[in-house]
Amino acid sequence: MTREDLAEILDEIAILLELKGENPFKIRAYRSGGETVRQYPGDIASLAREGELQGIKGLGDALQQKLHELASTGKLDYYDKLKGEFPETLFDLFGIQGLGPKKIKAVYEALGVDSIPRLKELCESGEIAELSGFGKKTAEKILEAIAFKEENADRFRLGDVASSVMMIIDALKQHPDCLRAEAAGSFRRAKETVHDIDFLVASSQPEALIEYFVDQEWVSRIIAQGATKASINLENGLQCDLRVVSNDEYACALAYFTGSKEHNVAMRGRALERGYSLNEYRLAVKEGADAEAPPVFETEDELYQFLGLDYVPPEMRENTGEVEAASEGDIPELVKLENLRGTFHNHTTASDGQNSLREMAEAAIDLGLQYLGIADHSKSSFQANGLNESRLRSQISEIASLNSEYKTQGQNFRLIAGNEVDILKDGSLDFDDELLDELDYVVASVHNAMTLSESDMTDRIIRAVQNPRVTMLGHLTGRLLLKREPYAVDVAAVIEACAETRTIIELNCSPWRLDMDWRWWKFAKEKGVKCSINPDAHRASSLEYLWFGASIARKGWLTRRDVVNTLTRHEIEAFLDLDPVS
DNA sequence: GCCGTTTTCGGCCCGACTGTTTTCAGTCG
Repeated sequence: MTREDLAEILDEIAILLELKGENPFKIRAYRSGGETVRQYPGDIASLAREGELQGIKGLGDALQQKLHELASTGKLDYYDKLKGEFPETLFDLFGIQGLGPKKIKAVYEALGVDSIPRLKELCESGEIAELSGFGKKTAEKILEAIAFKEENADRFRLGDVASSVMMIIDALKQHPDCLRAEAAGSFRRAKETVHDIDFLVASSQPEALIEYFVDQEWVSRIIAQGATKASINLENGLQCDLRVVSNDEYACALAYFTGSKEHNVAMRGRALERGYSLNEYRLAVKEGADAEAPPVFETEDELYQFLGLDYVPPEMRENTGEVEAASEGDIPELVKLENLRGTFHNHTTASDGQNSLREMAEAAIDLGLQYLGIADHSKSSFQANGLNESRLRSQISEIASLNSEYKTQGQNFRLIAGNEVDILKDGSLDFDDELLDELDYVVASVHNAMTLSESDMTDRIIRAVQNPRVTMLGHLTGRLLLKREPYAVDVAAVIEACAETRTIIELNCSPWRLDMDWRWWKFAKEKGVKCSINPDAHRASSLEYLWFGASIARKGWLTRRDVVNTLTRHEIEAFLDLDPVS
């Protein structure tokens, strides 16, 4: 039993107790118990096995005993009994927006609904609408949510697949016959969601690689297996395709399998104009064409050069003008992860984060950052334990004293005191101007009343950014990838308003959001709007989301000049007009 | 179920929104 296994079982117990309609505080105890297990700084699995969990805050007698039973025997009687009370497929219903434990319990008990297909049937037949507490509108909303889920059923968030991709690449590279290996496809292009992962390997022994690939322990199903390609599913259903080519074919194959399809069409057109045909293996002289024989390309770069193009970074290959730009030498020097010197919009235990101010600062220092902006929630975000005026003021002074400490130690690091201030329904802000003036910077975000009409929502956000104290606009559309659609808002109008008021727009790089969408950044850049790449970290480890942020910024054609958190600490101090640390 | 403790049980995170109701329950953030 690993730490994560233990935590997941506590989480599942919480869900089961919700279904049973148990005391909400008991449910919360299991949930926070799961979180405690995840966060514990030490080998908690061993401690549980040895029965040495005393004194850990959040784990009382009952949870200690259960964790001990789990870790030492691999089973938990209490959990097995609870689980036996409900069919397995019932849990799928929790993935439907608008359905919570009470409604799920109601449809299960009254109508025996235990799966999404059955629920859909009864919504369509009208039976759901007749249940007490339900109605026509509810049934319609459930059907909409099911349709949304079905449309996205076989898609995965970039952040959900990244660690599997790294693991598989590492495994492929370990094979003695593997010369080169990379993930291609939409993952390499950094699409916010992906359908499957395409792996490419260069080898003279394709069958050995294929055999090795399908034989790994993380393979749950072999979909297809041939001499040079294979498809498998991981346990979470993610499909992974492997293609093995010769080393000479690798560059063209990598370009081909990276796509996008539309980019490839443009590339083939470019080749044809010059008398060549381009396929997944090579560039060849077109029949009857009078062109010099192309060399073997060692890298993609050489292929692009041969066709008279600058190298196009994979993230840009969406056929949105990159081939033209490459032919005119106008490919921008895209921002890189290592250009980021700091970041804004991070939470601490003061609101709903999992790590203290000091822990967040230390994690940022470990990543080599020179500054970290703190932006806990404001008072209207009750659910997130948002700070009121006095708690915010005491956080500001806590930040000042930590900064003095770093200065004394000679650290090139500074915490920057901000807040993620709620944009209220009418576009006013959750704190008055006097308090906002005491902050180093302000992130303004929408967290409630997300069902306003497009024009009301647009007016609301524009009114907020018109307050000169607002430094940047947080997660512009509020979308949660594969879970919730963006709210209705005129993005172009908001961008124009930000350009006028010189408000930065956040690229929220939590893998759930990746908001503002990469498709808008080129427009924002043209308007002169700056980007801030922010992880919206609720725990220290989430600062690593910056990796996704840099990828999405690149996808939006952004350079380091477009991104404010590429500024050094001294530059950002000047930019935000910060007082020196005393 | 956890915590703090006036060592035995009361408090624990609140409000908006929606759709169902006819005064409120459920979900979400």
